[in-house]
Amino acid sequence: MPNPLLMKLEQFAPLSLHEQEQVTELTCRRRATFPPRSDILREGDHAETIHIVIEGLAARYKNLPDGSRQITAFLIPGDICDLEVFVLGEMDHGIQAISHTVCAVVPAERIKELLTELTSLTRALWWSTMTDSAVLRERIVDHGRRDARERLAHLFCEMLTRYQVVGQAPGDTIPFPLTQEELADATGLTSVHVNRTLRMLRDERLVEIRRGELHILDAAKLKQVAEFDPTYLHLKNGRAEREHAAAAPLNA
Amino acid sequence: MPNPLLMKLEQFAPLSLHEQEQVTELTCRRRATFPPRSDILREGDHAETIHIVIEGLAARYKNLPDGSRQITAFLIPGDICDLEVFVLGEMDHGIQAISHTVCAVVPAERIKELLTELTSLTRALWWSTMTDSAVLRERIVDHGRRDARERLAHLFCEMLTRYQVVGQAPGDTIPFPLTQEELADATGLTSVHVNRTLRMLRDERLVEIRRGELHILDAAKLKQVAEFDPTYLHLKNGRAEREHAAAAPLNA
DNA sequence: CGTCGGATTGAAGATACTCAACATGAGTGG
DNA sequence: CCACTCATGTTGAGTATCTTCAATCCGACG
Repeated sequence: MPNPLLMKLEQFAPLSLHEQEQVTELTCRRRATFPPRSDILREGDHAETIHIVIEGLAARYKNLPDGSRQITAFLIPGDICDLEVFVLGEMDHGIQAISHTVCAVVPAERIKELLTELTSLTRALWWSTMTDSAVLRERIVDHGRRDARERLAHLFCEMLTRYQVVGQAPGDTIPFPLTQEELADATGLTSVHVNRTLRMLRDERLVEIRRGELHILDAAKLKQVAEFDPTYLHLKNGRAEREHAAAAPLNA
Repeated sequence: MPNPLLMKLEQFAPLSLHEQEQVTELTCRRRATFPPRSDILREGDHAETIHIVIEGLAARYKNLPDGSRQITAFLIPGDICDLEVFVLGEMDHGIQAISHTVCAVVPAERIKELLTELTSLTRALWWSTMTDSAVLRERIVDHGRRDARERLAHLFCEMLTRYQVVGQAPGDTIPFPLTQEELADATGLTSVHVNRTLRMLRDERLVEIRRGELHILDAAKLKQVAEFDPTYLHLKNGRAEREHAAAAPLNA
């Protein structure tokens, strides 16, 4: 059986014989098997290992409060499950085996070796791309399992938080130069439907868009409508996190 | 005006004074401004610089053949536009300024310095996470701008290609142990609608699911239905790419 | 042979779309 | 300063896709 991770990585660039051995060693040392429908990783896990799918099929997924769920990605042989926990701290989603699945388990030390190679700056850039991915996954959940009102509310909450991170959200007001057409392109709706939904949110006194700015009138209520949980943004030290703690009764 | 990239990165971990200077230097050397609705980067670009949003708002987007488009992410101050081109080769999507936008432009040499720091293996891992992001973006397009039939067809095409990369798609047949319920969770539909749509595809003799396997009966036609363009998977050396070139008249 | 999860089908209803008209408001030129 | 224009926003009516709920079927497995 050829090594699927090796085959995959060689799509990118041919590896030297030494590197090939490195990969093989990485994936053959320790294995774990998971029966169908069992959890490989749960939301909140902060494992000291990483898992690479060798055989079988697994799915990344997020559960929603209403019981529905959204699968954001399928993991086939060669795919890495949880590279991000080493950078982001904890899993913001779960991974489940779909069929009988065999994973290579790479111990903490090996990963830490790789990470110490990196400078703080490279590591920070890596963190940045990984949070970007988390945002993309959340957008998939938006499109797959939330209706127009929730979707817009969620987008607004996310933008507010992100602007808070860079210190540009005074008084829960953020720059918002988007046309409704563009907002529709972002949310996967039509501009007509965005218009009607925006009107609902305005009538509820939740938000208001005026002169290129989005005024969030009732952040706590909006977060409730959106079922907004900022965990996926992986904030650690920032002002945004403190403001969430203060404003959102959801997290209590 | 505080440096937004600095503020963002410090969400991850406090940076030393030296690193702070490094970031500042990176973002202040060269700037470019973009008027509203102008392109910052176009699909297909393979720039020798990277762009970081300093002021304004920009959007990542993909255009579809039918003229619709899907915005996959908004870029606010501190966000990096195109870190991936250095690893993936070329942009698989465009970036447009929404408002008047100022970007820091970091020259090629600085990035190459960062990259040479990395071993081939770390670089390959980075490539892997970046293609994963590209797949997530494509899933957003699926959910936002394709109907059930196109969405399923597109997922099937993607899975086929990914299995080909790791050499596990003999005769256009791939493992497919998913229930329709799980397929629904992945596509953002209900299992009932997945069932009906699957029936359509079966009646058209495009695909067939039997005993945990997906048989793709007419790959060329399926790719046409899905408007499948494998560019976003960033294949370079692989068998999958050769098979695409042979099978898909779309690419001719 | 019975049971149970998953697949399939039908019918009714909701969310979101299309098409089309009309309003508003900023900017332009007479 | 007003009329005109053009892009954007707003609203209505009819329609389509997709959902919900419910019944039935099928096949694997004890």
